Amino acid sequence: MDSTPSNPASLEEKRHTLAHLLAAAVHERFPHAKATIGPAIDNGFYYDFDFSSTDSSDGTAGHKHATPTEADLAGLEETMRELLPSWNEMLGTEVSENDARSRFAKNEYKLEIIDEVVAKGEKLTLYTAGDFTDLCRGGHAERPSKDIAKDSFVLDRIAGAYWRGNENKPMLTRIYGLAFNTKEELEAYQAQREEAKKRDHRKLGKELDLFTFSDLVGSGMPLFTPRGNIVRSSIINYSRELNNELGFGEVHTPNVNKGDLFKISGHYDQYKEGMLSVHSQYVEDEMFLKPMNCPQHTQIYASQPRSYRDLPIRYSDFAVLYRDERPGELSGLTRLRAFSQDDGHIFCREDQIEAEVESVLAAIQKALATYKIEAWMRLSLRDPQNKAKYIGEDETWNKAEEIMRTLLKEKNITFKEAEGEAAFYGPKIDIMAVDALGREWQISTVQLDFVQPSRFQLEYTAEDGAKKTPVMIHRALIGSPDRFMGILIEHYGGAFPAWLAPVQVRVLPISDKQGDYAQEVLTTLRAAGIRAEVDTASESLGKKIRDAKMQKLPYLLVVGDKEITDKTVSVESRDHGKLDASSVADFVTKISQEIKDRA
RNA sequence: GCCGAUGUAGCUCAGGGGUAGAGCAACUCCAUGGUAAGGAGUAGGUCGGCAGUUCAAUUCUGCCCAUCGGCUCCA
Repeated sequence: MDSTPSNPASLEEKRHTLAHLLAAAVHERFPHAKATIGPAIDNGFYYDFDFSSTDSSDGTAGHKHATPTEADLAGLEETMRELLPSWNEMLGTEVSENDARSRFAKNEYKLEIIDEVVAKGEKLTLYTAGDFTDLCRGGHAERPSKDIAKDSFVLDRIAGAYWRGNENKPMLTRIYGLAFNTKEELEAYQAQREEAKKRDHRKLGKELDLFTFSDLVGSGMPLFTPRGNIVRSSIINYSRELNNELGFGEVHTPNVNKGDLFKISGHYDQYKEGMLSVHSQYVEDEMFLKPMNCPQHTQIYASQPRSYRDLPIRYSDFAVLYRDERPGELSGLTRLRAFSQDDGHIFCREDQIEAEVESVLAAIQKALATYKIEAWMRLSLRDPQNKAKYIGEDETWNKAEEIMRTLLKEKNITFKEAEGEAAFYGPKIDIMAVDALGREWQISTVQLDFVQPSRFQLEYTAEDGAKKTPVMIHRALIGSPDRFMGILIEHYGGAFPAWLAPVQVRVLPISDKQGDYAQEVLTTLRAAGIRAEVDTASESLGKKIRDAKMQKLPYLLVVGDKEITDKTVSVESRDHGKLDASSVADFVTKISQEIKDRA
């Protein structure tokens, strides 16, 4: 232990210390709780407890509930604040295995940790502050009462979590806390979270009438309204345009497929649980709603003999896919049972991989720039400790991973490597988008696959007449249009740029008297292909403005007697405020350009 | 799927063993208005579903369904 406790504690050390403080508070109020693990996380800390124990010898708890609920958080927080002043020093002492075991004899979780520490040949240390001692490897604020401001943390929520993150192990109770250096930083974080809540796509999807769900249709099956479908299909059409530039040919394939297709591709073995089966009264084979497009695309490739001259062959597909996600995993548009992808597969020769991946990455960059979304790249590799999760030979994998890594390096693209994130058939370059609030989402992906082409016995005739196996590149530009729409709603806070906006212009007559002129303007706008509507309500202009602002419409055209006389419209821009009056024709020219530019 | 919470009018919510209430939205009327809510009135609900307890259940209990916060998973 460092004997000069003059170093200010880092935020991570404070958070870790607060996890201990939480455990101490829990022990006071719920003496039967078994503490397990409590680390610092990027907005605070958590600690996992097992409250299921019934062998609590002392009945001092006086608590009716064996397990705390949200209602207990305030009390626990209070206890933490009461204890904090007495935590003047947090000291570690090394102990023997036997000492450690006897101290935690009733806590099988700590015993398991002791086993691991011992197995690794590391030292066992106990840390004590106030009256509370925990098994821990260290990394705390050394003077908690001085280092930690009592108003810089708050208990946040309570949730279930599996011991060791393994769903076959016991479910523990996790208590999350938020913690920052100061009260101000904590409040700033909470305010930012409030802002995120306002932008929640599930909330905005309802308010802006973009999509809905129905118990009768089923969970995870989104119903897009006319407004929402404009956003969705605008996303798809843009991806389609980018695909065309890349030389893709769009295909159309059925939703129901024989199980054999997925047995050969390997998906049946890997994901049978995640596939929805369909039964036919005539066809005996087990059939499935397709969870992805790649196996079908192999069959289009295989429908003709292919020459090396034909390659690359590129197929794109926007089909709806179905995956039997577990109910607890569904969430708005970001996790669905029925969703599409802006999917594409490239069949090419090995010497074409680099150029193909490069052009796909360029298209992704272009799309991200259009959507004004920042992103970083992740090279997703196989987990070398768990090769059974993947199909294909070591040699193939090493080759594929090295091709991707070299390509990224040669293009001077910065990336992070992530083991265990690969697809079961090959490594991926995943594009991680960062939205307006700094949250990360995995969207696009480029995957190298040497496995499926050979399993489907795909081939082409090489220059020398020999039969060779093509390489398959799986790729998406923005991933899933449905999911991406959810991300975009939050990214823009519902204020879509004109090209994506369900309604681009609303005409607001000041009173009923200008109704005819408003209709005239509407007709002109619609003839120019602009998505426009008129607010015909018998309400004040103030009310109409308010309604339009709440709908976050890009442009409002106010028309009164003055505009009728001058043959103009008064333009109110969502992003630039009140603009000068202009002729309808001039406005049409301006907004049409903006839409065309996807500005 | 697991742990926990929630489900009341189109939306946001209040209420509570004796068949329900507000604001906004909707509809009607008045007002005809110049950049974020003009006024008045009307209508609207088997209180998520199915059972059970009870003289009586929207309220209590159980089981389902859905949603939310996490965990796990994500081809």
